[in-house]
Amino acid sequence: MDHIDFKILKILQTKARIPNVEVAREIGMAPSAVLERIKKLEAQGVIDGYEVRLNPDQFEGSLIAFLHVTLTRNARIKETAMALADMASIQEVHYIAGEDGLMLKVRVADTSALETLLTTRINPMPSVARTKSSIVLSTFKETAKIPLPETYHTTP
Amino acid sequence: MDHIDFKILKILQTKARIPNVEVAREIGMAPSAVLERIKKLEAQGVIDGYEVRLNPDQFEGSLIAFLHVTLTRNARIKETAMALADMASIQEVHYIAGEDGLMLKVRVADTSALETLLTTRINPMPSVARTKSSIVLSTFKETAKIPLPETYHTTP
DNA sequence: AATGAAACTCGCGCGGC
DNA sequence: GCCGCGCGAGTTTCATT
Repeated sequence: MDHIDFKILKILQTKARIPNVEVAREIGMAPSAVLERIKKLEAQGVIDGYEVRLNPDQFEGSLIAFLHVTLTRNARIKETAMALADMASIQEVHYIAGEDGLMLKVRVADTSALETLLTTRINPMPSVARTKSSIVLSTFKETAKIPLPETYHTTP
Repeated sequence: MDHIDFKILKILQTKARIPNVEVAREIGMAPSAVLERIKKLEAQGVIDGYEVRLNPDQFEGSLIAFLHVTLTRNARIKETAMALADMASIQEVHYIAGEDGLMLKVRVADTSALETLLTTRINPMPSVARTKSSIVLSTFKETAKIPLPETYHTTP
């Protein structure tokens, strides 16, 4: 992976659906060479897939909340985390250092949908001791972009 | 926006870079009709763009942390949030209800990079009273997918 | 709004450098 | 590893219903 690969990834990170030839034009290479690199990045698992970015406030998912889930002393962490991961309105499940807890990011229609999620699905779980909700009033930035370095020095 | 649009969005949400004809095949319509709908969704702002999903542990961004930033009594919230949003390693900036605080999601190389970010950039800000870091040990789920309803009833 | 056909553009494999 | 060429496949426009 060299600095040309990073150029390609930077382009794809903002507009992933543009044709291959346009990527090639932007970095000044032949389309076939660019295609070769992209295929390689996909095979290596550097590129995990392509997603459409939807505008959240056009859907029933305008309320974001972060939930701090405290687990019981003898909780089965992995099972609990995976059960939570199966729920569509839970976008993120992270295990947090030092607090025996999970951090969840959820996206629901409104506070009543959040209440339903908490009381009927999360709180009843045996491994869940308690939850603390932080409700988002406004979002200033929300991206999954991974910052890529300007220059990349090859490590052989 | 009808149920056909939702079908299209569901397909694009998992694999955005597939050819148009394949989308058309999957929902049983002519390619030109699908294209027309996609263009319309883009124009309406329902589709915000297309992104590549990169594998984080192949980059210098394998450490995720959630930072709870407590603001000072007379803080300029918007200015502070926007200044934080400008930093590449900060992926999310949310204003949280009830605690005069911001919730940040950051993605950095390691704990020392996090330390640098905190001590040189975040903590010195005049509106920042204190920060509390929650470091992620493992991630079970991390997606930006917005759950779409199976059936959609047109609201005229 | 969906369709089918036509014109155009791109994806992608191959041979050569 | 990059380029150029070529054919099959996909994209896009447009007249038609």
